[in-house]
Amino acid sequence: MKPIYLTIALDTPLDRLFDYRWTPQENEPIPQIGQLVFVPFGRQEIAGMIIALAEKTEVPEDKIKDVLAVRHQCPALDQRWLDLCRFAADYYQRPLGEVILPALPKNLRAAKPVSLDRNLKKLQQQASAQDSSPQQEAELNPEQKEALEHITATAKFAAHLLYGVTGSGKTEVYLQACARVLAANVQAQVLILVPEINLTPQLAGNISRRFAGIQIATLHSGMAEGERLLHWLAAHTGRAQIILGTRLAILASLPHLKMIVIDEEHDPSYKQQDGLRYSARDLAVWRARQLGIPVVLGSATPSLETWQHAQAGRYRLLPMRERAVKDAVLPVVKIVNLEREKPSEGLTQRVVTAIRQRLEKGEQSLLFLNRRGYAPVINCDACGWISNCTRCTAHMVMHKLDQRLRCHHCGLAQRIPRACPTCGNVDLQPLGRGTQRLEEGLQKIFPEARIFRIDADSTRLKGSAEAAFDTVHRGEVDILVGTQMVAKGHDFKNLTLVAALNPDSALFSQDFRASERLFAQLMQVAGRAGRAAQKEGGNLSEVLVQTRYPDHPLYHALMAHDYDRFANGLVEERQQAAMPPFIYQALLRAEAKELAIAIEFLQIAATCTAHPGIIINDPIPMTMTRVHNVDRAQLLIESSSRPALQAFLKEWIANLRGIKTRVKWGVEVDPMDV
DNA sequence: AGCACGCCGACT
DNA sequence: GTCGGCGTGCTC
Repeated sequence: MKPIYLTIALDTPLDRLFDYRWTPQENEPIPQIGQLVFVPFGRQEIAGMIIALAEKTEVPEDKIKDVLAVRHQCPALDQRWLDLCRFAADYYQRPLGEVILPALPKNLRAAKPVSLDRNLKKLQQQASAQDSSPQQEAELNPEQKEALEHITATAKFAAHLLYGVTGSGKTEVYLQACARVLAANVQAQVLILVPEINLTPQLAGNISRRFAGIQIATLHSGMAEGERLLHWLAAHTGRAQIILGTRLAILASLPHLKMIVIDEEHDPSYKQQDGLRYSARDLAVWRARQLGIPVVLGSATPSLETWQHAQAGRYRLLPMRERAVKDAVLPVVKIVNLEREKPSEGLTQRVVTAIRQRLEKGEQSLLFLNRRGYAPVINCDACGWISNCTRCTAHMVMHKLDQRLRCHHCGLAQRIPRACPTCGNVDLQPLGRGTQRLEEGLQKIFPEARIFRIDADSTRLKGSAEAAFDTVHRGEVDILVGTQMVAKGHDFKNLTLVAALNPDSALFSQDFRASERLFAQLMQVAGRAGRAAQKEGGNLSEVLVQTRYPDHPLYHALMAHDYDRFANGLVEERQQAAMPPFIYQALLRAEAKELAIAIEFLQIAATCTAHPGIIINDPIPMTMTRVHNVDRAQLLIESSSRPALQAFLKEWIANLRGIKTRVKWGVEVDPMDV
């Protein structure tokens, strides 16, 4: 019988599709676009996706190979999903196959379909959803009601910014909107994106309790491969109607998707930082527009991009200014001037006093210090030696428990030297303060208090972060010390004091987004206090910020709980300085053994072509030039026109591919840290 | 990116 | 004598 030629996308950096031959067999159905296949490629055998079918091919007969197998068991991916991948591939300047195949569970791409068959069977056996006992919905306040009405007013595309602080009841609005969408269409699917699933177990719990009769799938990177395939198939076949996931869930197959919710839309973890460097938030908005469905973005501190869209009327601003939790009030934010009050053990007298007041009432305090380890660096007073990493442009951090110096960038670890390696001086000093040293200092000041530290080091040692948070919830902790890990998700009911000990470094950072992030982080950590109503005779919820810059506008806005003004100020600054969101950016990054080689490559790239409307800046070494013995440099490309930038990049990258070089390079569109 | 082929240095 | 270093060439 006459063969059919299948155009296949493969996971390879070669930016083209590959034709394969498929000869009709008895009983085998004709392959379809969107089906998964297994093919020989070079000397390997790999998975691919059918993009097109044809009766002939341009490829010479001696080169073409036969498809090994078509995975008929797995229903074809639909055209909408393929279009989403196509858009992402074009927008982020990647080959189509490098978007499509990594978006599928690994076990689906395996050489043998055993896991696929097993999980399809498991899915069949799962009892179909029943027991739709209607769960009690919370009473909404007027703002919540209004937001809910707007979100569910139309089934067409609309982007909503649900703008409210911690405790304003955003979750309840998401859930009720979700319930309405599911009630309107028996097949409807809703996608809920969260920054990190492990840090928001409360939301997962809420959802499964509320939607007892609905099948829920979760998708995140921490899942075992088998489990991931099962949940992915549940979404792909339409059985799961609520899909809760992290950024990678935006690329899931969701044939009946009717609404998308993005919680904490400003969160940096929505940006993938390697491979396909996509923004899950941006793709979510695109996907909603493609499908003509609503998308809800929730945040107390929206990203400036989203804020600007709302100001311009492209997104609908749904403010939630009240706290929905009965009698809860916003915590009072106070600034502690470090120029006037000298700290001891990193703590000013005011913070010490505030902690003591909590201890007396049996309440909890949270000290936020975004720096793990004992001290960020050690030095020698005699000769000026400091503990630099030999592989990175970074200090080695002192860890006291195991008496080691550690590089937080490449993982290099060594014993703390007894004496200075250059001059032999035995008196090496720790400089600065990390969470371990803070914990030690606190123990001296409050010998009776139960002090507990939560950071990447403590949770690695003791197993899960979840267990650590439970200890705090059970009230077995008086003073909690933590890095940004403690800022997310968890509400501590008995916590009435939050102190940020040293947030200033972000104020004058090279990174223009640092202050935006700092505000979000402080706001989020402040939200851990005062979630519950004030107790009889208890302390008022209070947030203390130690700073050397008490008059900085960021802190003033924080005190006034006025993100509006702060964001509007930033927007104005960005507009005047022609920075995002008023300009579109892309980055060409280069890595080499030596900085000069990377820079040289970027210089060649910069002189490759001239283009109107495109600003090509000078190549510069990255702030942290060397990581793990690799030197890195970058070249910033800017344009006020997104289409112009897109067109330029496409042509430019095609030319760059022709340059013969040992440099490892790649392009990032809409970079978050420049 | 993988993977194999290919031609030169220090090891049992 | 071989194991293995990474240069370069190809993938329907």
